[in-house]
Amino acid sequence: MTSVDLSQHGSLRERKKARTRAAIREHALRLFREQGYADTTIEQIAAAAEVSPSTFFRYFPTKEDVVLRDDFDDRILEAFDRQPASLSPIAAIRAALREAVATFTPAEWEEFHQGAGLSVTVPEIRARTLDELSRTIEMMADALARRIGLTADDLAVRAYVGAVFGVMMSVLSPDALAGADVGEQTLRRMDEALALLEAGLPLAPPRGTTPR
Amino acid sequence: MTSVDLSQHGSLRERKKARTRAAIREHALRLFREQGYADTTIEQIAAAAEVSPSTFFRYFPTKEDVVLRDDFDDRILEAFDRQPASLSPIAAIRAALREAVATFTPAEWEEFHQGAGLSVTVPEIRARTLDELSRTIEMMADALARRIGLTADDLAVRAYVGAVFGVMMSVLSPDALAGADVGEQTLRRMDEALALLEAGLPLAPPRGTTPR
DNA sequence: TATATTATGAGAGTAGCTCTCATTTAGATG
DNA sequence: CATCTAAATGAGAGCTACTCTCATAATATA
Repeated sequence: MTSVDLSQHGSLRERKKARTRAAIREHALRLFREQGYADTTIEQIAAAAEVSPSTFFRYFPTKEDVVLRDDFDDRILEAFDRQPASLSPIAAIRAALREAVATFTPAEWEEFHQGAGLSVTVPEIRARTLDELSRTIEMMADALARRIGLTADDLAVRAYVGAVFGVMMSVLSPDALAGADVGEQTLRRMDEALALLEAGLPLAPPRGTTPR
Repeated sequence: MTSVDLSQHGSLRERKKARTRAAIREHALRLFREQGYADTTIEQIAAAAEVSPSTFFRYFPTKEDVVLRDDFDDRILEAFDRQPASLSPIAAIRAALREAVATFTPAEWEEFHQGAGLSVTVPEIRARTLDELSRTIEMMADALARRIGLTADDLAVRAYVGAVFGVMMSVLSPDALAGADVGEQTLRRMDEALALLEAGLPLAPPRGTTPR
């Protein structure tokens, strides 16, 4: 009670927990890759990570959650808040994306890579990913509203942020990614797509026919 | 084999199936409303609809699917294809949405109403709804590409459709809808948000100018 | 009426997920 | 160092969504 709170980072307990969590995730992703998501049971994952099934659920509430990148959104939002006010919102978001990605360690990048593949492939995970995305939109709406001095429930703000994420998602849609290679190229295309949004989504119609 | 195919609509079998399907859905929605989604079991639904649990799964692959409006997307896409080429893509989408909604019978509307509530309230259903939406957008990308003479994998097309998707999605987020009347209001806000997108996503509307 | 088709029900089995309780392990205290 | 406390784990029981198989009943066709 009177003791110093060691539990934050350096303590043995915390380090062990982190290692266990990482182990579960790594083995899970490996098994998913090797035998598919549906054909991999929690029991197998637990066995591979040398924990009990009970422990699996203590670290991840559902099987899907093993795949979901938890902290990526936070990093983007932080980076977004750091951008100078002189940038347009979309420019700030593009910069934030770049910065957030730059903080990835190779291991994290690999994880992200695999996760993105599953987010496109496995229906349940895709659905969850979208749901998470919706939460991120919510937070980004807050950040944007703060930035430009409107309220977060303003429809214009919501629509704006929604469009940004929709554009980002459009690059990730299943048809766009035939090969499993969700990597740098995807991010580049994401950036391009955001540039298009900033330019007002020109559709470049066939010559002569200008829609509207 | 040589006989006329009666199985389409008028046959006794088909009528019975339609009635059973409707009964299951109605009782399910009622029970969800009365005791909540999670606290309602398939067994209860089956019992209420006077079928066996096996039969439930023959009509609906998962519990979530009872809530999902299945044919709504098709109606939207059909309506979209019917729109005159003179309309801008977003205008066409908005018109298609309106037309599709207009084809609702009162019973369907009531169903949609309840479903919309659950789509916002229950996480699993919300996730599935977004996933369905994403599928719709994929098909919309095809339709749009056809409409303006580009290919569906064109980045501009994808970004455009993605923005539409994101904007619609932003309206569906839980925080945006505290109140009860999810049905009409949601659609109205969705339409407003699309109008904003069409106007280039103005973030600070000129004073006095309330967008639509 | 006889026969082929299709819908249904019963029941067994799998796996995700929750909860409880006993056991172990790390950290704090004397 | 011994002890006490609190947290982490494991074991196991239980619920429910979902799948599969097979027998039976209902409907269509001849």
